[in-house]
Amino acid sequence: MALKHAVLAALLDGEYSGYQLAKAFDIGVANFWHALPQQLYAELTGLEAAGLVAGRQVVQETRPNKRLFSVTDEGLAELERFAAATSRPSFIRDDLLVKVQAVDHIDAAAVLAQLTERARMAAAKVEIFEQLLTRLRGGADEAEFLAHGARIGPYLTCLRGLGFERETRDWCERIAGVLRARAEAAHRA
Amino acid sequence: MALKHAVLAALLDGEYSGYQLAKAFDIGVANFWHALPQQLYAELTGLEAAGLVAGRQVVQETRPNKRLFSVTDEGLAELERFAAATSRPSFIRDDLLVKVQAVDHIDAAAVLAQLTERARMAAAKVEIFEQLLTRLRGGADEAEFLAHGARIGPYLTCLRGLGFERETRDWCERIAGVLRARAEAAHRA
DNA sequence: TATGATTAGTCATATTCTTGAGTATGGGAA
DNA sequence: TTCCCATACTCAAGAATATGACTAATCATA
Repeated sequence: MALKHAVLAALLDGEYSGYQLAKAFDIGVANFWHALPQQLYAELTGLEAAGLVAGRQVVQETRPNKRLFSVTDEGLAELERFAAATSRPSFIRDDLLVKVQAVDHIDAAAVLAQLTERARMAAAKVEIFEQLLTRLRGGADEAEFLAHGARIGPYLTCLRGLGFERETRDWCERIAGVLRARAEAAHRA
Repeated sequence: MALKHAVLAALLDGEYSGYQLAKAFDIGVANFWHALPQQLYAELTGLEAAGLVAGRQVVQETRPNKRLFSVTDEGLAELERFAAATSRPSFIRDDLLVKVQAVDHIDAAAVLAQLTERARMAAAKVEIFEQLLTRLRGGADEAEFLAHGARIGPYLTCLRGLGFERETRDWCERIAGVLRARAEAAHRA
């Protein structure tokens, strides 16, 4: 019951096609959730059948036709119910952590390489999020925007994404440093 | 192919029963992965069938008998292969973010309550991780431990957990503050 | 002396997420 | 002009994860 509400929340900012949603939910931004196109199309079909979103056909000349979806009143009510219900905390679930956990028993060089690469990816995401935040607040001061902005939800989730990626980057860099120092020490000995 | 390697990594520190693993993987610590008991028992059965872990029966008098598992050489080789393969980055996937994303369109008070509660939970986890870190480095200085400790993997993943929970706590508190200020401003108006 | 918690598991089902393959059209670059 | 990329979407199958209901014994506590 999770992707369902993520889709509803994403559609609050306007009409989107499955394809457009897919791009937002796929690698790149993925502000507050992540999903593959196939899931999204399936989810949209289900949501429409349940009356939580409404789709309308848009005929295009140069491109294939598309269907744009928007949240219905029932969809909004469903989101309201969802928001009122308690949800249990999320956990970290990352292959890289498993590798680091095992690092004393396996080839540390392989783990080190992946930490370096992941730090790079996280740093790239940090930049993307920072640009997105600037765009979302439309030149305004952050405190001012958060106090009086009309639509702050996406900004707030973006802040979480930024914090997460910064943490990931810093941790990867720090652990990589530790592993490098140990490798050098072992080499000298 | 994810939980499999998490279980192998967890068993590197000694023999554990499914029950003991379940406690470590369930709420509480969940250093680097999270899973329910049923999953773990199933996974252990599969790993044993594949020869990646070995189980031995321990007969107990006051408690039900248990089976303790340890990683075999083949299991270690499998972990090695896993560590060498690249794995794509992890995403945040959290119901609370979905609620925050929708906060401008739904009852902000409900979201605020959940942010407060989540901040409390994250703060509790921060304390647990801090205590665990102190225990893991056995009184030694952190830099000293990371440079020369024999088993640093669990410490490093614990650091990630700590950073994640701190970020979660800080973000929840900050966003809660923003929502409270907006609610007050709306009330005055 | 019931009651519930803890230890130690199993079984079945349901949902969710991922993987892989396809359909069809138009636009731009080599 | 061939090939790849972007738009726009569908179908099928599998792996991973979550939910809920069980068994069975001991231990602590009210």
